[in-house]
Amino acid sequence: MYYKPEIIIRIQKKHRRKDNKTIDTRQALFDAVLELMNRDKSFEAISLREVTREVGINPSAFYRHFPDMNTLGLELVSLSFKTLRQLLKEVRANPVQGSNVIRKSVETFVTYVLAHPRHYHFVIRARLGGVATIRTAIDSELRLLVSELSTDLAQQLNTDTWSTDELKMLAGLMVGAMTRIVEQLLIDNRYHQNIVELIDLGEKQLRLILLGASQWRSQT
Amino acid sequence: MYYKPEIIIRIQKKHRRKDNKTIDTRQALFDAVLELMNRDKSFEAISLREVTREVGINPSAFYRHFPDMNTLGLELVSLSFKTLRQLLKEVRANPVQGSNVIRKSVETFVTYVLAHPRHYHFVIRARLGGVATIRTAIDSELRLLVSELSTDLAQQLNTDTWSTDELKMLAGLMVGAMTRIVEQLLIDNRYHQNIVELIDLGEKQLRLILLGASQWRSQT
DNA sequence: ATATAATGTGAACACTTGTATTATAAACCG
DNA sequence: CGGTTTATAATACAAGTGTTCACATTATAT
Repeated sequence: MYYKPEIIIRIQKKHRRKDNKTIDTRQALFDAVLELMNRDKSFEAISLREVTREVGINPSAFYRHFPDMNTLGLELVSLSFKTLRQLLKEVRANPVQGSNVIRKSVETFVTYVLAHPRHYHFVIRARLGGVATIRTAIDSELRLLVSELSTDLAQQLNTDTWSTDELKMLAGLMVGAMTRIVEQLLIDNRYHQNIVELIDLGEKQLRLILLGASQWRSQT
Repeated sequence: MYYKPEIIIRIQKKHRRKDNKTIDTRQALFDAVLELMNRDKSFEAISLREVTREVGINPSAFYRHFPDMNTLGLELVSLSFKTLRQLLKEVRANPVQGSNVIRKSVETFVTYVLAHPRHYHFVIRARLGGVATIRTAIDSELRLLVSELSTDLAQQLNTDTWSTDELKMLAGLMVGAMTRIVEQLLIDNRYHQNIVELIDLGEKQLRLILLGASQWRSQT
């Protein structure tokens, strides 16, 4: 009898693409979906065949990597948030110093989003899209983000005047404002809002929110 | 030669639905799309045939009312915003009086949204959906809303400390917060957030924003 | 009552879709 | 090397799609 390892190491096939670069097919499938969404398709409207066509493989080969489009989408969600979580980790490790903290934070955030535009484009679009499982996955990731941010805020604010619910309320407001900025940054930027203007906008909104927070008094 | 009237009065056919209520087919098509979106489909993923099936007419009959799904969607956008615009008109005519202005405003807004849930469900979903024309239509409606709100705010705030851009920034923050509330109200309300909690949340967020606004000083 | 315009039907078209089966080719391991 | 696993291809099928066309029905107005 042979020893059967519990952990199966997934060996990934290489596949040759149009541009002659070899790439993991699995990764290529992710990229294809992101690319198709970037061409103005909602995730739900992307067919399995379209994806494989984009990658350049046979439709049936798709099933070697994912049972269906839905699970691909779910993996794409956790993949996208993994990178964001890492950014926040780094920021927490090296807190922004000096004056203009808000400005600098918004700047690093925006440049980060612009470094991974497809992932955030996907998240923002799928957040309210037609596939319930993906929607809820994104939603719980965002809720996690709000929770983390509210514990961070708890250390900065007076816990006498701030209940945990109110901290979440504040964090939600901040995350919401930043989400808006990302939306304007990545979708239909036809109003010629340049990046600097958007950073300006985000900075001012955050500043106003934090100004309100500094004056906050809990009213039953 | 006959007199050709410039204004063509559209005579609408009655159509019998499952529930035996007669209804304009055109209206029935709108309703069918809203209903299908309510069953967790993004607009882009709804087929013309599905819609006609829902209404109970032949697919080809669709073309008697709309040239394609896209224009139906665009009409649905202006239809949805027409009702919202009316609410705001009424509010402006009869401003909320007395104490707790913010609370009352949020309450009337929420009850209003709950009175037309399908329309706002559609708007919120299609805002970031896959069809570019619809997306931009919704976006410009929202921008109009922000502009209107910022002129309203201009009358309440000191114009020395508030530039028009900053007024829009503030209005955008408020509209954004309310949009969030509607999203949580109409989509996947699986966290059992009841309506009162959501009104509470919205009220606090608006209060915090306005608190910040009252302290605002423009920083170049 | 009858002509006219507005709405609806039914069948057909050329495509696209997801998935299953069977076969081929490539990578891996002993 | 040879054998086994894994990835991909080829082909097929039933079901669904948008759109068109010729025709039938219904409503309205003269």
